[in-house]
Amino acid sequence: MENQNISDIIEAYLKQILAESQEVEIRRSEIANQFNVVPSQINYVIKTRFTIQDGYVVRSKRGGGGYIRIEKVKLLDNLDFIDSLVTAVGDHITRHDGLAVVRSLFEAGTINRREANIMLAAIDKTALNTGDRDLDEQIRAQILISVLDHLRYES
Amino acid sequence: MENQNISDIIEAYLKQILAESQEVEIRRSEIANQFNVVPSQINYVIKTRFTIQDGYVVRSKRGGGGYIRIEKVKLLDNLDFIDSLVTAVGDHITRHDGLAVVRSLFEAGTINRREANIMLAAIDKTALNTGDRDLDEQIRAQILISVLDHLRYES
DNA sequence: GTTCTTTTGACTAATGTTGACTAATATTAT
DNA sequence: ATAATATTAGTCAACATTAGTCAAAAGAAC
Repeated sequence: MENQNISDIIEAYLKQILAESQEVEIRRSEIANQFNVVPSQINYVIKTRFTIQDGYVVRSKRGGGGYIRIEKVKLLDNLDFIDSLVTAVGDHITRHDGLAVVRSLFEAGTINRREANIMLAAIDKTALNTGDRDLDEQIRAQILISVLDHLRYES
Repeated sequence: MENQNISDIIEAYLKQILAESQEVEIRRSEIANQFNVVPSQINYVIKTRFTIQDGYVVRSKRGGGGYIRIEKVKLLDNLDFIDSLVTAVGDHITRHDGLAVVRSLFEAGTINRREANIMLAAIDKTALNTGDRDLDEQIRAQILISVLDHLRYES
C-alpha cells in the first residue's frame, strides 16, 4: 500500500471506472500525462491487466480522434464461457495468465472460492516446478483444460 | 536469550508485528538493511520459520513496488490427517494411489464431491501426460501436496 | 570431529519503466 | 482524387527494480 507501483495505480483507476460503467474509453496520451508516465506504459498496463483471461476486451483506433476502449466482457452461457477459456488457455499458459483464468471462473460464479483455491494450488509454482519452464506451462495448460472440461459436465 | 542468532531476531521482529495485525508486508531489501544481512537471508528466515505448518502463508511480487507479504492463517483441525496424507504422497505417486488420497479426503469430509472431482481432473491422465511416467508421478505428487497444504487452513 | 543450522553472495527470474521506432487513421494542401 | 502532413496508438528492446534459488563457507550443537 505504501509503495505501489504506478502500473497498479493506473489499473485501479481504470477498474474503478469499470466498476460503474460497462466500458471505459481513454485517450492514451491523456492518461499517460495524468499519471506522468510515457504513453507506452498504458499499453503495458492493458497488456498485463486487461486481458481476455481477465474478462476484458480492448479495442482501439489510431489517428485523429483515436482512443483505447476497454470493455468488461459479458459472459454468455456457461458452456460458451468455458469454451472461450479453453481457447484462451491453449497449449501453454503462464502462472500469471492461469491465475486470471481461475479468477474469471470465480467471478463468473462458475466456481466458488474454495474451488478456486484448489485450482490455484494445483497450478501454482509449488505444484509445477520441473525446471523446464516451457514444460511447466504446457502441463499447467493441460491441468486447466482438464478441470475446465470437468466443469462443463457439472454445470 | 543472549545467544540468539540474527535469523531468530528477524523472526521475532516479524512475529511481533503479526501479533497485532493479521499480516505484515515488507520490502526485502529494507529489512535486510535494517538488520544488516544480505537480502537472501530474509528468504531463509521465511522458509524456515513461516511455513504453512506454522500457520503462515507467504506471497510476494518482484519488480518495482515488489514486496513480501506474510499472512497468519487459521489452521484447521485436520493437521495430523493432512500430514499423514502428505507423507503417503511422498515425492512420487501413481494415478491409482492419487485417487485413493482424494477419496480419503472425500470420505473424511475434508472436501465435497465437486472439490474431489476438481482434484481428480487435475491429476488424471488427461492432465498429466508428459510421456515420462516417472515425471508424471512426480508432478502428480507435487500437485497433491500443494492442494493438501491449502486444505490446512481457511481462506 | 561430524552433523545440522546459519550466513553469504553470485546468479537467476519476474515485473515495471522508458523511449526510439513503426503503423494506422485523419486532416489538409494541391 | 492524391499526396503530404499531423495525430493518434502499437511494438519492441534496453534498462531498472525488485525477489528467488542454490551451493559454498562459516558457525553452532552434539
